[in-house]
Amino acid sequence: MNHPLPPLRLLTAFAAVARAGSLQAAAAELNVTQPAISQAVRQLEDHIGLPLLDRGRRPARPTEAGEALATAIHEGLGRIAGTIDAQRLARTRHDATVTVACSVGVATYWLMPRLSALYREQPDLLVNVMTVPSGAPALAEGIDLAIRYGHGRWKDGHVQHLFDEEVMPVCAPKLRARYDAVVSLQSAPLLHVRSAEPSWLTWSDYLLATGLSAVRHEARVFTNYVQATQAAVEGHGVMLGWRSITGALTASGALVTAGLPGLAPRDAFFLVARSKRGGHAIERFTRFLLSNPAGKP
Amino acid sequence: MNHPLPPLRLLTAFAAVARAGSLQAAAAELNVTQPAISQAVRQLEDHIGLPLLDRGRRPARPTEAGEALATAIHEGLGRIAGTIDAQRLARTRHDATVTVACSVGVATYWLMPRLSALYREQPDLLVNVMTVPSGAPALAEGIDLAIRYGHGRWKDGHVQHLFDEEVMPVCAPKLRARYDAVVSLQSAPLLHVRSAEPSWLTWSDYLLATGLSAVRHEARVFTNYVQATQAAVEGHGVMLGWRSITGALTASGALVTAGLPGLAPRDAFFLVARSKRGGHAIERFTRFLLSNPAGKP
DNA sequence: AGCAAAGATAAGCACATGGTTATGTTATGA
DNA sequence: TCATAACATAACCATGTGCTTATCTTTGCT
Repeated sequence: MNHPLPPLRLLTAFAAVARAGSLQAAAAELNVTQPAISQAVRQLEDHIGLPLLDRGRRPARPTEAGEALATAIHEGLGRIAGTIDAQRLARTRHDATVTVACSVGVATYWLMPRLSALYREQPDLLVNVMTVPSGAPALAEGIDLAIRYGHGRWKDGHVQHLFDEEVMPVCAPKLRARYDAVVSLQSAPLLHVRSAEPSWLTWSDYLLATGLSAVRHEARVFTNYVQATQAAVEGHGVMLGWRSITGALTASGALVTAGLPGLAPRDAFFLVARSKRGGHAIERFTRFLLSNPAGKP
Repeated sequence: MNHPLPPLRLLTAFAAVARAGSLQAAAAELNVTQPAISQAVRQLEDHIGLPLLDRGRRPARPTEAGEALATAIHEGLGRIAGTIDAQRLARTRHDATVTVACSVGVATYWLMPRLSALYREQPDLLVNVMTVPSGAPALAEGIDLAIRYGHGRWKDGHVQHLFDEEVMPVCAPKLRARYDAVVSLQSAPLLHVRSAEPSWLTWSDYLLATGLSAVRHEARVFTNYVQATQAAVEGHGVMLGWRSITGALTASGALVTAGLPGLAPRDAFFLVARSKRGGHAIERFTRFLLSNPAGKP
């Protein structure tokens, strides 16, 4: 650009003349009087040093240079306006999206059922669920919220209590029917889940805490809670059921309590946000989860 | 465009920040203080409702939306500025071009030799020569000037006298050498030029006006003065030479006067322009022709 | 020639703009 | 932690802008 560009008002006024076909029509279109347009076009011509209108004709029509400039204005300003609109749209899209990280088990048995209800209530929200092996996912780049199981004393964000956990033995109804209400840990197979989480309750922890005893035979070990749950549902054995995960299954009858005592761990589930006040969608999603933490989805 | 575009100043200020890499550098580039740029970018963000700079980094860098907008500004405003520059250049080119209409004879023998001199003097001028059969070409579309032969009382433009005409018999030197200084019209072949122009002098006109007599034999008739002139140069006969056309040839010796009286017609050559004041190139070309109408080129 | 539509020009006025200076705030690197 | 560079904010002021109304000029048609 060798010379300063003329003011935008002059450019758009001239483009309106070219498009509308006369100065009067352009003035009407822009809601000003005819002299305003006449002077604007004159100022533009003086600014760039080229005749843009052939005023010997009535209505006045653009010169060849005027035609070329009107086209360039339309395309050039359209490019800018189009980009602004596109970025506004992208931001609107982005504002309605929440990315939440949690474990596979929480995602499968706790969060997904609740998402169904959320989408019925607020269909414009969009929740990306990022599952991680850990029960305490980090607030990594691109993660808006994390659902964590643990002590709750994290410093990397705003922590809100979601719900306490309860652990108790569960199994398939047909397996319990073979024991007359209380399943015997002496004879029934136990389903183990191996986890790297230090807060994870194992069968050993449970037996120690309750004083019960069991015989280690036919033990099945899973590295994934979903698979262990599936084996329990199919009647392969008794597993330690966490209410957050198996709650829905016991509510539907796919699993039943084994008639044995439960444990309430000190650890609980928390919702961790990057800061106390996030985007609009994040606040709406947080509000939904906190108003409906446990129980039926 | 759904919303009014932001002022150009805000757009160019932001584009300068994106390009220069910091607000300080952009301010220096635009010769203003840093707060002016800071406020301009803020106003732009408020105007379009999008964050354009990530101010958490130092120096501040454009957001994704900011990058897209900076690119669009560069391309969109570049499109407009490029068109303005191109049209300015085209006009400059157009301003340096003159289209002049004249007869083939005038073009060949009078104008072209003068154009050589003009281009040596003013090499930036460009003269388009449009030849027509008529000695009084019209000021048609795209014609800036017309060189006409006639009475000069035309109403369709600004008429300026170029030079008077003189008509006298001319022939090749070797033909005149056969007659001892005065060529006899009784025996020498006459070269006729047929023209639709009423002001055109024929051999009949000449004989009547001078009282001389001739014998009509070996008459050669041409519809083109250039061909007749060529025949004369080759010694085929005597022709009525118009100074405007044959002047250069007699000066160079290719043709000589036949030793007979000349005639000065009332008609003359005029330069006709569309209006008294034309473009810059037209005025320069007109000035050149009027300062050097006759004689050697 | 007369008339109406279209455009040009001049002058006036409310208000907006586009900086500036002074100062406060924040990120970054040692 | 401290110093510095980079950016933000507030207030002020000169001037420019963007219209408007009134009136004149020019084109095009009957």
